[in-house]
Amino acid sequence: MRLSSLFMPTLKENPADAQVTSHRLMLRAGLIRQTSAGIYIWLPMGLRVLRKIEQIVREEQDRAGAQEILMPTIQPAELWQESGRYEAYGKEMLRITDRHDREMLYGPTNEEMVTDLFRSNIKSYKDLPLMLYHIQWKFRDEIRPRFGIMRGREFLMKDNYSFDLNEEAGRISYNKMYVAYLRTFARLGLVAIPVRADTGAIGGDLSHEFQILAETGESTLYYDKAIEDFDLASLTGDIDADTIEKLQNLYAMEEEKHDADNCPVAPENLRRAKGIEVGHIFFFGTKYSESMNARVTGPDGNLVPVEMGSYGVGVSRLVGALIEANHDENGIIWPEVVAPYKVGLINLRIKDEACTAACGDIYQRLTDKSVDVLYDDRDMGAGGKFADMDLSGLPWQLIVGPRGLKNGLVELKNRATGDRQELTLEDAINMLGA
RNA sequence: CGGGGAGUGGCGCAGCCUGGUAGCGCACCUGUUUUGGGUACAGGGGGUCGCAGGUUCAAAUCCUGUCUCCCCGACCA
Repeated sequence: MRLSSLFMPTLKENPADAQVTSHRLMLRAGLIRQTSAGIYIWLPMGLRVLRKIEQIVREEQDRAGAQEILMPTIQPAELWQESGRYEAYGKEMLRITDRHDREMLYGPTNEEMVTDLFRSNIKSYKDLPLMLYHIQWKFRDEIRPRFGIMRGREFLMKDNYSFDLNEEAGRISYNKMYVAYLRTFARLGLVAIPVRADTGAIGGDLSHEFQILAETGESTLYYDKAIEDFDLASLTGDIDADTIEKLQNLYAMEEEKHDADNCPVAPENLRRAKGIEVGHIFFFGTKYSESMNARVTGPDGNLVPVEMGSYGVGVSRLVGALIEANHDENGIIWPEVVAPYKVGLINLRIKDEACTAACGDIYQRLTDKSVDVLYDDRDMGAGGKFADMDLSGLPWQLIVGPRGLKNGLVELKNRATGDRQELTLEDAINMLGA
């Protein structure tokens, strides 16, 4: 992509409304624009990141055996009246009526709908276990949306639902998702601490939140430092049952539930940190299958309500969380796996024929190698280009100017470390194309 | 919802107290200049001051109402 034609409106100054780092940088780097409180437009650069995160989440869901579907954003009220949550959900649910005065709602989550889908299509234990997920926009009319995309009212969530014959099988599904989440966050290069959680409005008895450690986190956690030995940011391999059990047995609690006097962890082994909740998994048994009559015939010929769990990842929130975890005073520092482009090619002097020819050549050859390149071909000063490129956070900057080119050299800068090296044009292309 | 703050060109702000129909920086356009970390100069386009009502000869400025946005708190992916 050529930057001269990319819709990437950057801001030199901080928007007054944006107080939090990720929000500020997302606006300044041209990732999003706000339309109302907690509701945003995703611009090309932001959308590319969102899609990449979505894809990693998807791959790990598929890998765990879940199947992707796509349920609608608009749901009929009847399903929620049946489960009893239509009243219980309160003002957080956006209620709407269609032209026939039928009560509808913009889905804040999909337990009811997926349970309805299940009960009308699955009748036998032979079709279990089953995990269905989708990645869809949700709307929750939060009392106070804030922190930009981190607590929007409209947000993109991956939600998965498991159906099993009995509790034992249900817990196996739960642990599959537990592992899928560890892998997902590790692939994103994030340390996500699994914290034992309450089940809240969703109900049930087993639940974990995944909290990314970041100074700007909304919640405070206490956890056993032994959790760090698991190297959560690298835990992408196969994870055995033993490891899961060890990890789940280690202490990790939110501040509200942490009791300093009765904490099983010795003070010197206890860590305190701020976290951003990016995932939440629940096993809630038959709460919905009973109220909504989702039963299957078991091996003994008797009807039993299915055991269910639900598992959410805040996909759009992860964009903000990743920035909170990866930035400096100059801007965003994207991990390569989610970066909107891998390389920012900076042409320092567009009016210099040799320079522009060299850049055109590099751009073409990298593109041929399927490397995502953002080519800054704008006719403007070097300072602005450097500043914009640092702000955008692309992992690699390939700087091409007349000065180096005279000796056949270009400069490669690593955004994260700031390391620069002078390379021949060929070496640079080979290195980035590898 | 309770508490606090703010709405003036795309962004950041001044003007409001002491009414006289709008200004600065950045961005944008044209030209020249400059060119390895936001170059400099000149010229130019763009807003009727969140909205509604009121007071007045006259309202961005005063009064009333209303909407929106941001921050702190209870809730959440």
